Amino acid sequence: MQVATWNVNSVKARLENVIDWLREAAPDVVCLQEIKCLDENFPREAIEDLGYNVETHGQKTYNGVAILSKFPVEETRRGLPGNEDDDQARYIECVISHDSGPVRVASIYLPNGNPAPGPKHGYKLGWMRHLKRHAEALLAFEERLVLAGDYNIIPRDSDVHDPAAWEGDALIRPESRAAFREILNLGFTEAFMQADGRGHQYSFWDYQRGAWQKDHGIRIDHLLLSPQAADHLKGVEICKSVRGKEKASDHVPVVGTFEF
DNA sequence: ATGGTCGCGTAGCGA
Repeated sequence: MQVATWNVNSVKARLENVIDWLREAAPDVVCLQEIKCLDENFPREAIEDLGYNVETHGQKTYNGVAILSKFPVEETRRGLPGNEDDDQARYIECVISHDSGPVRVASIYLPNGNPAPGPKHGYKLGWMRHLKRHAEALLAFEERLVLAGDYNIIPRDSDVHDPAAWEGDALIRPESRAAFREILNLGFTEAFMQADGRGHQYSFWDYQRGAWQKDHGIRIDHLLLSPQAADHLKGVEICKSVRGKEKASDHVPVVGTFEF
């Protein structure tokens, strides 16, 4: 089974790229972020025609997350528990009924947090506290669990072309990294860090300053695995070539392959 | 040293 995460930066502007990639990669489950549309405006039929069930948690103009699954979907949750007054659509979770049993999957669009320090960084750290609390509750189920998404966190200096150029940014600040480590240290495994032996790979290249052409990237799209999922991880692929297509998103898909 | 790019929605914000 494959579980992918991809920040598409508007599903409507990206529909052709999304359809092309789903056809050629054909992952079982796909977590999308920044769909940037209301649920009723999501291009549901085009995705269903490729064999996916579609669950969305959208909003107008900004944010919005979705889960696509070739297997039946149950128990969908929208938003983090205890965070009901948050008006930003950044979390959707469901249980996938795979042939081998249930797999719980979440699609996460963690706040960017810039400029930092400031209220936006405060919102990011607060949001991460809510995520940590819920992640801890989910781990107690001892299920196969994948928390996939755009975390807007550069975990290590090897995950950025030039750490000095990012100093002070909300994606790399010590408080941001510490909050991410707190979640990991509940008992999660970040899939790329476990699977990778090849040094740096990136999942995002800014549209500005020729970042893609110069390979000035960062790795901020992650798959956090419960022990029951991590034990069966076979590998991770970061689909770099997707960034070179016409009308590409600034993020590329990250795909975890499991032996279930 | 400065400005560079997208998407949304039609000005200026968010990333």
